[in-house]
Amino acid sequence: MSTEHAAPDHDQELPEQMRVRLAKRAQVLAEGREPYPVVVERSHTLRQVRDAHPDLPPDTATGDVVDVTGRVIFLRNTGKLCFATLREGDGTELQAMLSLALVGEDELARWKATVDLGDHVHVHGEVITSRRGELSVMADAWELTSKAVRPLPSTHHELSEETRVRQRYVDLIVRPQAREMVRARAEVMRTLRAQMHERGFTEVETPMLQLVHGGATARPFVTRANALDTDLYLRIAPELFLKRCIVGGIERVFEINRNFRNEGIDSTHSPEFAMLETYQAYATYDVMADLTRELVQACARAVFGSTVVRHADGSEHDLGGTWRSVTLHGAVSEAVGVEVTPDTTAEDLRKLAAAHDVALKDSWSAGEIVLELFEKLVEHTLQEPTFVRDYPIEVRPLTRQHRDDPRLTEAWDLVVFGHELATAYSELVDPVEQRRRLQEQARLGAAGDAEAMRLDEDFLRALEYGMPPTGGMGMGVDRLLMTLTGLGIRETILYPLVRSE
RNA sequence: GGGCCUCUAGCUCAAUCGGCAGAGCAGCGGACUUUUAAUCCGCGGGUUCGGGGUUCGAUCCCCCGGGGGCCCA
Repeated sequence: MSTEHAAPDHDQELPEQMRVRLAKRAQVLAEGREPYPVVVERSHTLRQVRDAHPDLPPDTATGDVVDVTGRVIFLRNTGKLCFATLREGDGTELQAMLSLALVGEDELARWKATVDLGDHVHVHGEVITSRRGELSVMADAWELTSKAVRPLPSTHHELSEETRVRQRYVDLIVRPQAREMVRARAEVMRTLRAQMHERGFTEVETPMLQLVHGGATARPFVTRANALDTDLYLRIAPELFLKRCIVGGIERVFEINRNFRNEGIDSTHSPEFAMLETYQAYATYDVMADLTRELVQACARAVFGSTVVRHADGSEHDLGGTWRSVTLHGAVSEAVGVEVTPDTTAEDLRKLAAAHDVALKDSWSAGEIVLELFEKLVEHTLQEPTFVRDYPIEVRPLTRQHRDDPRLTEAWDLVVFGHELATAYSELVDPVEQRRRLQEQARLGAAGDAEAMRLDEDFLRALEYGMPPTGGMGMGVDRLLMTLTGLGIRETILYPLVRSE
């Protein structure tokens, strides 16, 4: 690995600071040392050193001699005494000191001539506190453990959003919140899994490459299987495979994995996003609501130690307790100040829409207008977690009819901070009705409706074997992180899709 | 897909009416044995996103293209 970097004429095009650092790397090699050693002594992590000496008074010598490592994030070199702040992976920082008296003139000069901000170093020495009381390792020996040939950005200014996303590794180096997000995300994933397992759900993995895409209304990505000489779709939802599991007798089943939707990209939508999707036999959408609330609250506790979540803007929000539940028609009624029910005619709804400056398409039915009124007038106002229930059948064409009103469906959307976080249904399990609805959607597809889906005959065959009454729920994991942290989706996804530079 | 804004040193940002392209941090040289965004003295660093045009002269004005953001569909 220790070959020369590149042709000299190429180096001439590099920024000055990289040329300087590359020259330092070359100098290390010329001295017969290794800028990227294989093995590094590390007797203690910085955390361990800190934990072992929590409250030393200033100017103390402990007699403890340690080998520590870390990235140099801060340098203060004076004539005969140098200070460097080291940081390790968990964010713990510890000061290293190099004095002329201990390391000698040559080693001190080599330190000054070699080490830049961003380099990884190893320091061997005694744990002490400085006169100002800073816990430190007073070096009697040091070595480079990895030379950074690219300078770190200024730590006094925020990186631009674009750089943070495109070079997440730099974001992670300089911004503690970026590292906290990675850990919060891991904590949420772990908690979701643990909670589901605790409740007796079985985790499965279903195909991401599919011959027929389905389970949601979204445009898919298309790819090519050479061996089969056929196009395949990246899945837009795992739903139809998870339902097959329910048919097969896996009565509580879930999957946490990636879905792909070939649609818009903005602060709340990513083409590749993580979802928890789950089905439970003999459950209804009410059961799924309780499950969803408990999952979200468990994740809040895992990240914040309480159901009170702290957003990036400093605001705090309690997601605890039970959550509000409203019907779609009730929520719209409240917003327009007039009672709206499934009996309200399209004509009357159009007048209400006009009165509230909501534009409608001429073709829309009463149910579609009610949904539009909700999305334009209500959704963004729902800050507290709210289950919005009982959508008209026209806008949930694949969902079973409501037990009390055949014009509605047993479906809810969970809205928090103005955005949809999860959705659930009492699932349609009648194979005859399911076929009729899917055929209807396919007909719309043939009529040019890109969101309508093709018929999945194998899924219908599965239903024909008999699927028990089932509740189903899907929750966006990225959205959940957004709910907990108040950040945009491009912050919650470690490496979101970006256009090539 | 449409409209508006934006792209300048490694990073974050300035640059008047079209007139020598600057600052802070970072870097380089020097001083400094207790610093904490160290301090002090000195110095270097630019394809102003790319291409074209107007002009004596373009970071600035115009056109085309690219990246990013916001709003709308």
